[in-house]
Amino acid sequence: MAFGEIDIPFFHDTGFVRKKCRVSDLWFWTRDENRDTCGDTVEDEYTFIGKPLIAGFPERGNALLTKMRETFLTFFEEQGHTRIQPYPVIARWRDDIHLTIASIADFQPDVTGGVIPPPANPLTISQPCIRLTDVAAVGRSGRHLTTFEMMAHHCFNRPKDGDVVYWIDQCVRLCDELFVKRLGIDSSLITYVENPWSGGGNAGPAVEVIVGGLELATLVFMSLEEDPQGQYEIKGERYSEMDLQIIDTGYGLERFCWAAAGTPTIYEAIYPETVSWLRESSGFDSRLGMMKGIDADLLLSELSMLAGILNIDVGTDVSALYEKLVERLTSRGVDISLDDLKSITEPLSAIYAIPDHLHALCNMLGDGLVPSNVKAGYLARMLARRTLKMRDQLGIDVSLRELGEHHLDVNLVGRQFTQTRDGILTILELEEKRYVQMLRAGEAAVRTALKDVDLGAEEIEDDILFNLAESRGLQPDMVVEIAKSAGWPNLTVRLGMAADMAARHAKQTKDTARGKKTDGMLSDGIDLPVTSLDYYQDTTKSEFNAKVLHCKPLSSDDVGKLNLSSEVIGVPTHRIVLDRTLFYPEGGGQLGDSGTLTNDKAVNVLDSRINEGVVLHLTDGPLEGEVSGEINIDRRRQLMDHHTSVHIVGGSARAILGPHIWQAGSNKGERYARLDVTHYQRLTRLQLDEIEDHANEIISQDLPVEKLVLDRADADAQFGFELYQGGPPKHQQIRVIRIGDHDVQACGGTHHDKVGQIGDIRIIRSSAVQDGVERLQIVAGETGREYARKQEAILAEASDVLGVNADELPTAVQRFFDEWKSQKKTIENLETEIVRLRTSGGGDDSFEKEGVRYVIMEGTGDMRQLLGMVGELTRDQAKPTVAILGTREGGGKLLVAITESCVASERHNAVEILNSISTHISGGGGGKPTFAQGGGSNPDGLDNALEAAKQLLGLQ
RNA sequence: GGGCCGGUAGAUCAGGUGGAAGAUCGCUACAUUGGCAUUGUAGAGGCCGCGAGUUCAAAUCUCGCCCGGUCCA
Repeated sequence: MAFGEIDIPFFHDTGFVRKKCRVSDLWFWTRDENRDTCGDTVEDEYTFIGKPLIAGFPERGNALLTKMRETFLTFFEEQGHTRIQPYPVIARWRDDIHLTIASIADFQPDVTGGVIPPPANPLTISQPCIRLTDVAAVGRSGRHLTTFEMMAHHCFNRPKDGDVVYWIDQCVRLCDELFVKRLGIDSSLITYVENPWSGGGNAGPAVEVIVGGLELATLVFMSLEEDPQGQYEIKGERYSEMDLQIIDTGYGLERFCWAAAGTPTIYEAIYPETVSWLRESSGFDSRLGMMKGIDADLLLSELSMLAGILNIDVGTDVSALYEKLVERLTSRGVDISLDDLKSITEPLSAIYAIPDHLHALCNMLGDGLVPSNVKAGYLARMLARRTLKMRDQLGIDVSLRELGEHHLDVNLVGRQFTQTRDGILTILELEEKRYVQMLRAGEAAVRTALKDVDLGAEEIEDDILFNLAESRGLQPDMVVEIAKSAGWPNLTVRLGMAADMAARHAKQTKDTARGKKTDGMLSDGIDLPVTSLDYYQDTTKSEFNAKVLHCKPLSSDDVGKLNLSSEVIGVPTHRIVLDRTLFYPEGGGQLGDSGTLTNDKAVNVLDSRINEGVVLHLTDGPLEGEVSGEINIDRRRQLMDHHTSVHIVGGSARAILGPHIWQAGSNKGERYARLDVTHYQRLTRLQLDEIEDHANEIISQDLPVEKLVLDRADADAQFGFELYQGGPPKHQQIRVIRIGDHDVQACGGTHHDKVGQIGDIRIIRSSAVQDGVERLQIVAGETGREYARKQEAILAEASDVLGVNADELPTAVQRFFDEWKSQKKTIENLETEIVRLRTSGGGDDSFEKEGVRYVIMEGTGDMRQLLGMVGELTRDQAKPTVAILGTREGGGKLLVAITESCVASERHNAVEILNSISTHISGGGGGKPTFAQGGGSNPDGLDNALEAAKQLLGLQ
């Protein structure tokens, strides 16, 4: 039997036949001898619209989903499966994906990799998932969703150990029993399509289960893993059998509901209240009713049956699809113009997509996600903006907050979130504010970008559109819309623009992927035993004895790769590996220890690193044999002060600000520590004070710091995903640091045994790392006291300069600043007065020759003043003047100005005059024919320069 | 994590090939009207984000920092 073929007793026992699909060429099993398509092809239209496949589910919306989910889970519980609570939609236990995209994602990579046991075996679950790859098709296709629940039954078999729960045959039997016996689906309508699956480094045979043109489930029999020497080849990759055999199933809860409801689209089955609310409030129904000669019901049902066949991708030009749609509708007796069709489908797709997007958004925010311009937070922002844009297209007067409230009340009743209801709604409100502000700023940006574009233009240059999209977030259609109301009525978006934009992004992504950087580890062929990490036993111990196992000089290239912290003093020349150590190697944001290693001579340990369990001591010299080591205990104590403080502050921030506070990164050095937390707003000093007070309150309670070493599964079960503040776990056993009920997280760092040992905590300031992430700068213990002393010194020095007490510094500075401003103003006024006085009279500096006045003189002020003077002198066109002014300030300056459009400007060129005299002050300059200025470095030559000007102009 | 754009008057934004800091709204005073809206005239209001560099000369060019925006993974 070839790979991917499914031939099981069940099919033969129950009268199935195996056939090849006429359209897709795939093999499938069916009880219907006359069937010649597999069921999921362009020729298989939905058969269940208006004729439900599943009976006994009259409910709609949330009630329908709840009942269907319960039916499924109960069925599999009855078949010996353990029900597992769903995981969050934000996949915090993984670093390769942001969102939970399938039920199996809960168990990757460690359970599926055989590293840790599953929570139950077999198990059943209904896992909320979010997939944004088809976001463009949501609302248009009638079946696409960004959020769905994947119901599943999983089991994990180890055939080599004789531990098998069930495999293909039993899996398909269970599925079929659910469909036929429990849900009452007509058995002749079900097809099982053989279609092997691969992804994420695994593969296996699989069947898709199709009913009535709709794929209701996929059953994957994961049994292969990527292996260059493997015997199986699938889609160009080679695979071999793995020890674990995994049943990975996915049943689309929403699709079951749709099949039970038989509504025109999936959205009416699961979000009926929202769809009718939006239809009503946007005036869609009344507009539809006004269309003459069109049977609205017929149109909508035909539309949904056809829509399932059309594929809409990001960057697809929808217009071509529209023409096809009109063609098909016409052939079915619905006579409609393209414009009329668009005027129905465009608002309709928004009405359908809004509840879907809200569902994804509420789920994401509910899991404590903070919208941002990076990572998963960006996905939330994108969904919020798509929703707002669609709302604006519909022209309904509802805020995003209100939409969210409606969704929580109607479609998410009874759902438990970690984020509070108020937290979710506050974030939605802020997102709308940001969106509105972006649009407002966008209007000015569009006007500026288009100012050189002809008002009658029909197209905008691609570069302008790309630029606006990438730097301002204004998509081409939005730009055109704004431009239309701003005075460019004929603009349209060029055909194919969307596709080009997508291609451009793809190229940029590819380009950036190419420039990858190396990490700071030295991983060249070290084959040494794992170092005994003695620092965990007693964090206050500072001396130890050990044996040198390895000592190697470092090249300058190696040192460069290390990416040394600014706290490291000196440049390491060697790396030394010992059999045991007290030196804490850099990890978890805590910097490495420093100290000394000694036998007959001593070397300094400048920094410590760890690689595959081997600690590298970076030293300023070589050493062999038995050594005694001593760490810099003062520095270590400070690092522990800071590390334990960071945990405390993290817990306090969560207590004060809310459950969305998540560690986004941290760094603990000797001089300061910083903690990056996710939050949706900039923090005020008042909030920092609150957090600081809360943290110091924890210290005053002198809670114990528990250090536990637990198995992954146990730790997960006991503490949940909050453990992984510092990122997904990398080992089977994890070390958990727990400070009473205040904070618990997985951490490999060194900590005090009691929080009281820290002394106290100061949060110096906060800054924005990126949108949605605030950086808190923390000092604790001795460093905290030093910091306070330094601040006082700065204050003392500053107040000393002004001769006031430190308390009076703010008012004194304010007074000086105000005085400085008003004096500047006074000087300006006086200068104007000087200009007026000096230019009003004739005097020795003025010469008349052939109807032109020449003023050649030295000024006393700076360039500003000269500029004022020449302006005064040359402004009057009735008085043709050539003014040549100089000053000794700043190395000597010269200014030549000539009254515009008169005999003087015809006769002389200011630049030429300037260039011929500026040599006297050793300088240069330039300008316009009527206005030139320059300067030099020889102020004493100013007299000569002015003399030369007189000679040049023949005035002497 | 990578890229792009921006920071100029109280607000919104021009100016950007280096060569005298601008517009609109708002503010103040005066005038107009019985009063207000309106209108007119005059005026105040700028560390051109901060710090270096290049230059005779920087809001403008270069680098670093701070702050904001945005796109992609």
